[in-house]
Amino acid sequence: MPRQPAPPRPLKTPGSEVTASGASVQQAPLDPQPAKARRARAPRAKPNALALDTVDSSYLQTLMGYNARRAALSIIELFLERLAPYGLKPVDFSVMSTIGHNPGVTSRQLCATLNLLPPNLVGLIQSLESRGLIERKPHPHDGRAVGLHATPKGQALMVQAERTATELEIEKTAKLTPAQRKTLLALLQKIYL
Amino acid sequence: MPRQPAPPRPLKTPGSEVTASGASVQQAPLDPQPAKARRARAPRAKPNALALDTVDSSYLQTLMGYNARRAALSIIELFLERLAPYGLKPVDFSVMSTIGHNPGVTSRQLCATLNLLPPNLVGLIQSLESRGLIERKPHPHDGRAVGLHATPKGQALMVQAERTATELEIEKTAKLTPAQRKTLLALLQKIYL
DNA sequence: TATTGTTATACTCTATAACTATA
DNA sequence: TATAGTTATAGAGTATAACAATA
Repeated sequence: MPRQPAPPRPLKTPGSEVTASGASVQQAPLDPQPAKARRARAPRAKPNALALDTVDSSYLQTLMGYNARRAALSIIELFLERLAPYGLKPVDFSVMSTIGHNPGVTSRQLCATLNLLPPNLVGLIQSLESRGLIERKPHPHDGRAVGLHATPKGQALMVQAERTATELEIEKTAKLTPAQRKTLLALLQKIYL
Repeated sequence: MPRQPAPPRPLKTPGSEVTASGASVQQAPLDPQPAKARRARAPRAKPNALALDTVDSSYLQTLMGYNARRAALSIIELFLERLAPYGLKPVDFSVMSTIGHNPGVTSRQLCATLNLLPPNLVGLIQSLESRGLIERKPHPHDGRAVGLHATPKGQALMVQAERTATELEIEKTAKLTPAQRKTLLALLQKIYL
């Protein structure tokens, strides 16, 4: 989440000329704006004569990794601001939320679910515990494991935090219709799940 | 891109029950699989009785930031492997690609376009230059600025690197139809552009 | 005065190896 | 032997402040 000094973004807004054809399900309209003078997208463009004012990043914009990362960072930037009052960063939030919705979950399960590494979770858990947001209870079946539970204080915090997160996300995706938002979530999950 | 020791991922594949309605454009089908017994998505679910085996992350899956980040990391993980032979990490790749497509682009422009901070670009540029992949030439109009150009060696490298990146991306998005892929790119850009 | 590029530096995030205690 | 949790630590990534040269 790099906060820039104050750089004007010369990124051009593409006319998002996107169609699709398929089988069984209806879809969301992708171009609410009246299709503005659509510049031909260069599939293998020849370089800019000389990059004097505008910068062409049309190739990078064809890459899912690039677009997903840029979108994620854009959202996370606002997330950090809005969730700072709760003392929660994205990973803290994910961990607290998962514990809240899965009482007794173990560190091992958290790592697998959220794709974290065990050593990096240790300090995080200790911090949440020392803040009184979670409790560690012995695991019923496995003597090695420890069950994690949100305290009433932690639960109350997360009700607010999740509400804030959801609101912020709706703001950040304001250019999307609810249908498009739903579509986007489902398509992203097809990549990483 | 956290590489796990070898954890079985208890993440459940959602039935991606996604519909959409809208106005002017056709869309891609979101559910190629024969709609499998669809579990009710909990909008504000009550916690798992006890997280013994499976972990419920349905709330996080409603967050764009979470999904975008997970998808991005999933792609970047493979990106790192496949682009390692070229000595390029994601940011190096973005910078080289942008220079290649925009001869004479300045550091300042790169920062604005790729959302990087100037101090972090310095070492990166120096590294690319010392590898003989780019050249720095005086800017025609501005004595302070330096124009960046890809050398023939750098150009040749990037032809291969971009081909590799595009291939890897198609692999990672194999569960998506071309139409869905196009849709996804356009929707992501609506968030960060 | 404002901007480009740079240095130095601090802070955070992520990754690896190795240990312990339980199974 | 394998796994859950932990420790210590290294490395990469990202951030801020301040400076010189040019506009």
